[in-house]
Amino acid sequence: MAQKTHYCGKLTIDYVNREVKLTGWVGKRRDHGGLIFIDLRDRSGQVQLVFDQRQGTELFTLAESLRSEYVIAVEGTVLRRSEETVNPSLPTGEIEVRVGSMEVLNTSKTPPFYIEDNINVDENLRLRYRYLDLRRPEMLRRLQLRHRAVKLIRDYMDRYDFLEVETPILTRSTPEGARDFLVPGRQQAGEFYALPQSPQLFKQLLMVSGIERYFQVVRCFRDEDLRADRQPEFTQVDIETSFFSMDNLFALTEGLVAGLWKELHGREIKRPFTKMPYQEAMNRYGTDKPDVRYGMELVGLDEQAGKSEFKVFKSALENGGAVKGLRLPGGSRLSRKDLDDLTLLARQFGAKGLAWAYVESEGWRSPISKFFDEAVIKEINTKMEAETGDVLLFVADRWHISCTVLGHLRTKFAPANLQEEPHFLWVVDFPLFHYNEEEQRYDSDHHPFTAPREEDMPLLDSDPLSVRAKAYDLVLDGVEIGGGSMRIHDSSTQAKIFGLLGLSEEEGREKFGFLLEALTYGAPPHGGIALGLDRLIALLSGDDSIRQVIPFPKTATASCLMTGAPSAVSDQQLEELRIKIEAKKEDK
RNA sequence: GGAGCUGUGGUGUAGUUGGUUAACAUAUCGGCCUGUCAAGCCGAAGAUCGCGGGUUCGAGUCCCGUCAGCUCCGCCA
Repeated sequence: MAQKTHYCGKLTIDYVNREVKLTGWVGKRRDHGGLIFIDLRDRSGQVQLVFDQRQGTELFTLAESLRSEYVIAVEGTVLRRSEETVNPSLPTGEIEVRVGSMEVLNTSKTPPFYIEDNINVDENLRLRYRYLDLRRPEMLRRLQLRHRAVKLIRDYMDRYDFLEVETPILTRSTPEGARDFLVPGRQQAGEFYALPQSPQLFKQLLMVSGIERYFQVVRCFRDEDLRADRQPEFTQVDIETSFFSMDNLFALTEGLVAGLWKELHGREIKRPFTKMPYQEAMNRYGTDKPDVRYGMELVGLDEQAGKSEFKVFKSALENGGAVKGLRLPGGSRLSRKDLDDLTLLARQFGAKGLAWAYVESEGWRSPISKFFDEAVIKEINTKMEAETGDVLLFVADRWHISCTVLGHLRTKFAPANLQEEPHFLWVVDFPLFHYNEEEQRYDSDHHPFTAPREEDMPLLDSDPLSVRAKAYDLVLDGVEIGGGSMRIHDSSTQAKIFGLLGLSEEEGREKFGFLLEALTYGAPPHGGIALGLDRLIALLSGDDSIRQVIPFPKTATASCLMTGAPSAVSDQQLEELRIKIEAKKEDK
């Protein structure tokens, strides 16, 4: 049978009386004895086929044999449905196709779940039979959304003279950052390639090459534990520019993202996006990716805590820490048990404990109220805008912990019905370093190629932890959707940073020598950003997990239920690579 | 590495304080049926209750272990 002439879902009243050839899959079948209705589905949607016994028994017998997911090709006539048989809930509901001839191209086993939207099936099954899952219209729509987003991105970047350049997938393992996926080399048996965590070094080298404006829609790999918004392989929209100021880059990114939301979500996004320093984000929201759609901001209580007799608070302050408070409006509905559970939760987030107080008309009902003068309690109530019926939570610890613990608790008590208007936010002025307690040294907060702010350069020697970086994250309603920085473009500053990170000159040369060398050959000032494409698509489609917008995702244990990857390999393969597998350690 | 939740016909669920034959819906198969679109009516088949061990006269149910999926903490420059 010849190629199809039309897509099922595109047939409308305009095609009445036309002869059409259609191909697709058998969906629902309604067999009335002498009359059979078939919903024929293809990529575009579905249309109702009609088989009438009175029009010939041979075709009708064939129609009776049709089952779910059989693949068929039909020729027939588009007919207007009579008024009372119109189905207003279908785009093709005003017409149907009276079939004149049919070929069964393939049969099908009964699928393990329904091929329709809004199914409630174990994700196990969907992943094992992902090719069937992707037949469902809602999954197809996600693939289409993703396609359109990527096309918009490529068109936008092209319009601004950006060049898409491919970078290696087999590359070199570098220290720092996430755990690498390693690929054993055969020609250099015993040595390994790494899959890129991002094309970071290559895109900087492309700037040295004079590309000036680079982008790539690129797969990245990180061998870390998974989450709803983290897969071991994921896609970034990777961007790097030369001679761009931070503001240039922000404007470019905002235009890109706002364009996606306008075209794919029908929403005008106000620009420029708000900017918030990291310190402020932490102090007010207890996270570097704040959801600013609701208040419940953290309150700094160092001054008031200092006036108390509560040892926990005082010693936290004496050790240079901070006391922070979070007000739970109407928290009095929480039981003592609820607060105990919250305390456990706070411990999981790293706090040593959680102090709390029920706000009542006479004062606080709290195990710690005895350590506070009435005046101080009043002061705290005022500062936290506490009202009778609230519960106040306090954490006293190192500043970072006090903030993040309450930040986590804040999100737990987020209002249920948050407005849908998206709030994009730049978080800026990240610290260049943080202190790695385990290894007793500084670590890059972003990555080791991030430029410090010029005015903070002198602090590199005196107080490295207070040096601010030219680094930024793009945040949407509590989700980090991208991040980047301006890079160091002179080799002496880069060598200095490596030094502070505890990389000896030799190690720096060994691991990154090619970059240091490149920086000596006229490297332009440059910087960039990477956006998490999977997260962007999930936000656009309203999904909680990026698995929904990745055609073939991995499970929480990083395995693929369809292919069974990862899997054992043959002894011969291992021998070629000179790899020996150690027996699993038995518990003794 | 850690915590929590889930696992019962193909699928989604129910299953009481441990007690006879594991229930319901849907899908599947067969019959009837010419205007359905969640088609309808009648009938049939379909489960070693994730897996292993234990307690018990007796385990889907209680205990221990284990596997898988999901969510979170740690981790993710």
